[in-house]
Amino acid sequence: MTDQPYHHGKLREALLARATEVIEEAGVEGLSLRQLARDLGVSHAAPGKHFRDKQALLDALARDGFRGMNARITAASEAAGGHRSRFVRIARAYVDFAVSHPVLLAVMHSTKHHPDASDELRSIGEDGIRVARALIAEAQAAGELAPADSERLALVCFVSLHGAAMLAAGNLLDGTSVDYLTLATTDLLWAGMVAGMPAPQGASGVGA
Amino acid sequence: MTDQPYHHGKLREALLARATEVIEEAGVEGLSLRQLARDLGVSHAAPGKHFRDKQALLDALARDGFRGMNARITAASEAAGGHRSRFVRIARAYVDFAVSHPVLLAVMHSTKHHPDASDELRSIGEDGIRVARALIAEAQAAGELAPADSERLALVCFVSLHGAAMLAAGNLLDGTSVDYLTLATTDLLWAGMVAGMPAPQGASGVGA
DNA sequence: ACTCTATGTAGCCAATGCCTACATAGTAGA
DNA sequence: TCTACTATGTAGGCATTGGCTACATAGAGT
Repeated sequence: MTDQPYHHGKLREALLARATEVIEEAGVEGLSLRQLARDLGVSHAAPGKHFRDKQALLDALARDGFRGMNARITAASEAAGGHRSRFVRIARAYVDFAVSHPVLLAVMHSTKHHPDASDELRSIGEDGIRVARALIAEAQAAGELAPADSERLALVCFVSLHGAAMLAAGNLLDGTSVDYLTLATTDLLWAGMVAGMPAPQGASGVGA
Repeated sequence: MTDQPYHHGKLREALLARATEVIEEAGVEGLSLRQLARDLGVSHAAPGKHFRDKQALLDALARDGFRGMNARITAASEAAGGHRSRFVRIARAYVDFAVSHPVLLAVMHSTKHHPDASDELRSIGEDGIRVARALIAEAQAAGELAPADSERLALVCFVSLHGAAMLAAGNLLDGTSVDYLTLATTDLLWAGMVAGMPAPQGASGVGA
């Protein structure tokens, strides 16, 4: 090993990279700024020059996470294929990301609702729902789905897939494969959107 | 108040009660065993007599949380009314609980997938899906829903409502009311179950 | 060359979780 | 009643952590 130069040079990137590894191995609780510094062979206060405090590092981690995730989702939505198969692909992209980076996803969402989360962070986090809305509106225009409020439907789809992603990430599905779950979810959602929302059960004024 | 007797008498309960308050106010990160002890006027090591370590306290918190939540869900499922309105009530019970105790819910799910989570804990956590499955099977038998794998449908409903609960709890829905979200979700799910699942990928000539 | 700023170092502090030794209270048995 | 025994609480210690300040070094701009 050559002597470490006084200046690391890419400490910030290195911190984020190593932190990404650590949280997936040991959880957020297992992340220590000092241990991070030791891992990278710098002093315990060095990280403080790049991140005001631990939360700042988590925020940066979350931002990178959202960017990566949104990139995957967008790519999935732009793939060739019918509306429905693209819908399924978007769902898979989301759920797969959740399964691959469960702790990161948790960090992403916990920092997203943190009081001083930047507006950018919030905005990035909503890209997913925008993609879903666009796809649904397109399928409706093509007559493939029953006409309805696409914003509302996108919200529900996003929420449902988020739930699937969270549970899959948390390994809370004993014996249920992730793909089975994803398909079951997209099937039911799509069926609902195809059928539209008939006022059921005789005049239950349920709709708000 | 009278002098504290040497033995607190109900320290365990008091710890859990106070911890429940603290986590909702300051998050899990803000929970400290020593501060907890100070709040209750006991020595800093006293909590250790009731909870092996911090995680043990969180586990106990999670168990109580699941019991309370399942009690509410079960109560909702046993209320009078048609299948669909009971379905909505179950959803509301779940989402309302999530909104009322967002941090507790996060603790519940994080400890649930923890390696040494007790089997009891895992089992309790699955009560919700059981309730949903029973209701769906009942509605199918009554001819109200299209025949299908009720286990699979219950899984999807659970997953979707879980997502709704998580996002509502995380306050990630700018300007969207929790009730709107809950109804939008149950509407779409119910519509899908009424319509049944058309053949995947392609046979889209249904409804619309 | 000289200064200014960015980056990294070294040391300090209070707080935390967990550990061990000890103190006290309530209980059960002789 | 006296005496263990166990449950519960206390006191103190230890390594670790996050965050702070003062200082050292490097590199860029003048």
